Amino acid sequence: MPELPEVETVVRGLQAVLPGRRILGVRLGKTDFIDDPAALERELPGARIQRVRRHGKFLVFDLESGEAGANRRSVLLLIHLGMTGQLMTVPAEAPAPLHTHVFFSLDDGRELRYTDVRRFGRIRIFSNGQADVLGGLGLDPLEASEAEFVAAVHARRAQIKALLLDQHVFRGMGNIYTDESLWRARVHPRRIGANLRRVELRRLYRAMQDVLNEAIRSRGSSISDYVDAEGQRGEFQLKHRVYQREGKRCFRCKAKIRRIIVAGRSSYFCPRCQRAPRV
DNA sequence: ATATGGCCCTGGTTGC
DNA sequence: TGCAACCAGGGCCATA
Repeated sequence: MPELPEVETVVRGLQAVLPGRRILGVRLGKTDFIDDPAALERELPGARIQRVRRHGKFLVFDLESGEAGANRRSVLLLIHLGMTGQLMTVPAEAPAPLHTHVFFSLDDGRELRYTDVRRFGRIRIFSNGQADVLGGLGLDPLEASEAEFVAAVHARRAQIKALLLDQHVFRGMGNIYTDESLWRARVHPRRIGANLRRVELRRLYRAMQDVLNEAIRSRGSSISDYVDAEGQRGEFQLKHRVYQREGKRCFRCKAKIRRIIVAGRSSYFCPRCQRAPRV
């Protein structure tokens, strides 16, 4: 579910209420999606939340652990929402929905809860202050300059859809926003990165940033599971132009939207606006 | 380097 | 109504 705009929305919601809060305790349900469950129970009680930020599709919690004094350490808590992960703060006495597997009790009577039907999400903790996984990720699509974007795409012979989805190239893009960006830029998902022309790269760069920024403004896309940190659905699904619109008319040219598999994922495009590469 | 398919899991939808 | 097949905002791994 959650791509950059959804994660950004959740991060903003949590950053507004969590900094300064202390974690009192951790309760766990199923733990097969947690790298080291015991480490959570060991490191988190007593830790104070400094900041919540986004890195690609990861939520990063900067924590200060240990008593104010000698043995205080900075701890990083990483949460990836996978397809169906939800993070919400609620009053501690609120009933927990099905598939809620992590409960962080806070010092203000509330709880931060992680719910994930499919458990494709991941939770990792780093008590040494640095998280290796974050270093391997590619450019943030919203921070990259046009020159950086062009350089990252132009050097590659992979299909543009695969490049946009590859977190080692661009961190945060997912299936929805990749298709929406390609449609806006009028670029077929199977085009080879290195074969894109300058004008196409420029259009794609702008389309990608526009789509992501508009989606953030709409608080993300809610297809089925996604809700923000307050449990509210997003609204950008109302503005999708191709995603899951197979057989419907293109908003630009009225041709019928098609669905094909690219990079192993359903890919929606307009066969008239987005010309297929010659094979 | 790039592409493909299986796998991880649960649940909703579609079609027979 | 039942039931199987297919699909889903992600990502990792093995294989070619």
